[in-house]
Amino acid sequence: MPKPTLVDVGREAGVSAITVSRALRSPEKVSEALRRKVDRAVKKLGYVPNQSASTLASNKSNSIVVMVPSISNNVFTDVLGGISDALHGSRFNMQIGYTNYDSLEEERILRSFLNPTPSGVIISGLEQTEETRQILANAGVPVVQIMDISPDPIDMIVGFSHDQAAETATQHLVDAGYRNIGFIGAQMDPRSQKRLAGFKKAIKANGTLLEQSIAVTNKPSSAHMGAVLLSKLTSQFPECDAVLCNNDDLAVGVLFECQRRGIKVPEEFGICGFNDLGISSETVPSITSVTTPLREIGRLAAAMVIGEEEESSSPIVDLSYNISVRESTQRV
Amino acid sequence: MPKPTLVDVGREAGVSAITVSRALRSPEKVSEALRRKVDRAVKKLGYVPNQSASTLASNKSNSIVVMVPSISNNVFTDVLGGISDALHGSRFNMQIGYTNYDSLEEERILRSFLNPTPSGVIISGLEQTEETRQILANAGVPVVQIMDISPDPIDMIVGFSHDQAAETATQHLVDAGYRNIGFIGAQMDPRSQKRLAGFKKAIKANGTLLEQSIAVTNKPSSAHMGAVLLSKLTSQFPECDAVLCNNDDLAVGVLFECQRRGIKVPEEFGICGFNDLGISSETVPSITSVTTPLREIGRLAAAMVIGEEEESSSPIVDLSYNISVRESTQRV
DNA sequence: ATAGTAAATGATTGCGCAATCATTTTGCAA
DNA sequence: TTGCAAAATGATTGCGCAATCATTTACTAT
Repeated sequence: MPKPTLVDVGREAGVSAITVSRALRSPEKVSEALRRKVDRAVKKLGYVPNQSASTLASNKSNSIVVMVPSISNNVFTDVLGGISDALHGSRFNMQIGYTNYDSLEEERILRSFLNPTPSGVIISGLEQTEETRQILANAGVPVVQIMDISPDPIDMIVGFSHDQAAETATQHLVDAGYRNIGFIGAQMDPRSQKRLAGFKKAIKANGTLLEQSIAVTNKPSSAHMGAVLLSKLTSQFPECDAVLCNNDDLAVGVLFECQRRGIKVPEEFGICGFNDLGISSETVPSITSVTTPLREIGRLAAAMVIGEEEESSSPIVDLSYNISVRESTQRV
Repeated sequence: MPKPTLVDVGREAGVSAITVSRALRSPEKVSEALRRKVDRAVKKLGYVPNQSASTLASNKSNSIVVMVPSISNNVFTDVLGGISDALHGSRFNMQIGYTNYDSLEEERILRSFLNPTPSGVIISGLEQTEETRQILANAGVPVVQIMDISPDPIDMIVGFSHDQAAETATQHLVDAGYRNIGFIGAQMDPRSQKRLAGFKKAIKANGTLLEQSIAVTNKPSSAHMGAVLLSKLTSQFPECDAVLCNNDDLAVGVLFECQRRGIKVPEEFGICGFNDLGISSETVPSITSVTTPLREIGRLAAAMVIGEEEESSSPIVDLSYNISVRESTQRV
């Protein structure tokens, strides 16, 4: 038995194929009675729409394009999980593009993903090329930028302020009594740069910013890199007594390196991570971290892009963050 | 300027549209001269095939369907990374289905993904329903089962023996001098069950298997769960002096719990993890783990499914594993 | 040279759906 | 009731490609 088509459903329901199409795609435009008849026929025949035909005829796909820098970064797997949750059960599916932190690559991939026109686009960060912004603005589809926050989104945006989060976290280290605070960062993308900026701002507000208090790399973030960067930091800034890390895996690596060297955390050295990726609450001592709403960003972005959010809600959503204070910054 | 179609390319190259189609899809069936003409025209016009039209006309898509139990598990993100690598630059794209460790759900999703027929299927594990095996066997597309190994695959298989890996790891603990070895496992899917079976086999080969030496749960694996299960294990099996963990995050959690309790690793307690997820080499002490070829499984499965592997190679590929001995099992 | 065959290329058609425009039915005011 | 607008439904067409079958060209053996 071949798969039923709209024509089959129409025959079963006693109406024309195009009417069935309409009943399914814009139920509000047809009569109540028709809707019921069609629904019954669809169920009886087990009709499933052919997406290729639909896409070909309308030049519009049911995909939500999601552009993220990397798959291996836990930050994005959390966000993707949120999107996946929100899309589950809807007629939309997710098409993922990995830009590898390269906005030209991003533009290239996006161009290829924009044909046929997807139903929506979710894209990480604010650093699209001007071309990309143009393309997206003119594509005629909902676009949600995620992760960061800005008063001037392409269309909609959901994220939080990385500067503020880092500033608050740094202030927390100051308040905890640390006096020579360093910054450790890997994968220094623009959001990481903002975290660094927030760090600098908080340090300056409390005294003097030292050049040598910063150790960063563009290589990927990992526990191993945390250890490497701590070594770099302590050699250039020996009096350092606390660090703010760019990401939790760095923080974990820093803790391990401290253990290796016999440096007592938090008494001699304070550690604060970022993103609260799950392990930081388990280490001994547990690590203070900036809890960020990763999954919720994904969930909400997906809801916004498929138009499931309240009409009234703003196109700019700042989900904020939270400092989860743990043992690694609590001198007794 | 509308997107160029096969007709446009044909006009440019001075041949018919269908000939262009053939030149692109089966270049070996056309003359050298034609191939060059068509390539030139394609480049000049910037022709990009319309996948929807292709799929609709042939009822066959360019997708490789990938069925995995979960996205949040690092094990599968590694495998997916390998698949993604191997597919990069090819004409195939990846369509991911999450089964949530449920073979009925798997069957349901697979049915929906099998229309239109994909170019290939990569599916985790051996525990498909009989229905699923039938559907896949009859789909007329390459199917690669991954993760596990079996003499009787649906079509092809690439993985390693979980029983043997666990057996070897357990024997390592025995050889390291531990005498009361326990097993900690979360997310007890069939591969985890096999690891447990391998553990039991090795224990029996060296003495007596004690019921209380096993602490498992069906909940997801995490560092926190490692701590919870260690508590359970030590309360039911106080003389326990080493554990084999199902997965590295459990092992990490076990180490932290030992640190909290002041249990010395490896002197008083040995720990061996599984999958070598990157963090185990960084902890203090570093954790011995079973290094498994996750990324390579993905890479190879993708190559096999798109027919890029040597014709000569076997449809059954056992990639084996390796015990990475670290501090957590080295009593001095 | 010529038949016979294989290789190369072409013409037609339909995949299943939605855009567009056309037609019918319904509701309702006067 | 009639007329008319609005709502509901229908007919036709083409999206871009590949399957199928048809035709032309090139090549080989004798």
